[in-house]
Amino acid sequence: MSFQKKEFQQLIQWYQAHHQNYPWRLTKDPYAVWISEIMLQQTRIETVLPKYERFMKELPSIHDLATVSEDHLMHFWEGLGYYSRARNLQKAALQIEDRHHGIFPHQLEEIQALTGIGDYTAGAIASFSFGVGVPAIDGNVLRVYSRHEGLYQNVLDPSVKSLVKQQMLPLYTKEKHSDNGDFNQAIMELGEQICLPKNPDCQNCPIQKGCFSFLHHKQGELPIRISKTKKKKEEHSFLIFYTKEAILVHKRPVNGLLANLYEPVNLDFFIDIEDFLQQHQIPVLSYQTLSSHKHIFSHRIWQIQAYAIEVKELFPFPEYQWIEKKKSQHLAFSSAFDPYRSYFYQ
DNA sequence: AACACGGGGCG
DNA sequence: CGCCCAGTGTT
Repeated sequence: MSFQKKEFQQLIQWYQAHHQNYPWRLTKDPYAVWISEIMLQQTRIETVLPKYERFMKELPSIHDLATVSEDHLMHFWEGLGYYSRARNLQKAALQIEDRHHGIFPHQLEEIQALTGIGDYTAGAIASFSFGVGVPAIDGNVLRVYSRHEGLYQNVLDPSVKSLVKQQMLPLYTKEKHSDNGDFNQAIMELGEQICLPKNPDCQNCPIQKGCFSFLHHKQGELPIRISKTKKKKEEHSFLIFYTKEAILVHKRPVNGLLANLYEPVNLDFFIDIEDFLQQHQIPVLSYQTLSSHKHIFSHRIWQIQAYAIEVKELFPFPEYQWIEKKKSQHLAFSSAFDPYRSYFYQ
């Protein structure tokens, strides 16, 4: 399956007949396109609409943006979130005045060199405003493209996004042409109106005939999005209490993380060791703060601060038991405790 | 490569 | 209420 020039034209025709007339689509003015594209990053159209109208009324030109006070700028951005976007806008407006005599640059490389404009936004402005033949790949495009092509690769992987960009490039006309911009608008609009994340409206899709997912009923399988399981960080304190002969351990519950494994005192927060020893009236002989470690699970990270505490006698500690050091060598511990095993039976 | 940035929608 | 969304800059 591959995207053809025919589909390029079909999508443009569909777009011209069906697209929404958002205010930023009534002009090719790069300033207007720029402001709208920055606002639309991670922000819904309905949220952007009123904010865009006010922003353009208050700051209708690059020079107005370059010279507005920080307070006013932030006020005009209120409610949009990601406030560094507004600060980057002003920074870029000043760059346009410095580098380009206040005229929005026409070249892709110059556009992307402006602060706050990355790969997607540069492609959007260059194609919408100047007809440059370059993709503008956002989440919509990746969904439409991967479904149409049957691309069974993780679209969240930057290298896959780069691959899609390379594969799309030949579709565009080399010369500047409004079709290039219209196609980019069209593929995104298709993602918003037809090729929805759930229940795509394939019956009304202008490019269903060449679509892998439509033909093979695989709309539910694509796009593939394997998010880097963002591991939750947890603070843990290991307290290795020991005498010459014994250490204090307990057996973890039969269910859950590291079920049935043994461990020294393991608290799910960081402690102040001095306070802890005093408050629990531990019969301390001496103690040592050990080097901290990270233990990485599939779904979480323990940030571990460990202490080795030699005590005078076998004091009671709820849920924990004293065992002979030589016996501890035959118990199963998680590898989270490996860096500290030597203290178990030294 | 991992993380921060913010508001809103969704289950 | 916690989870998810998804470009860009920073480290």
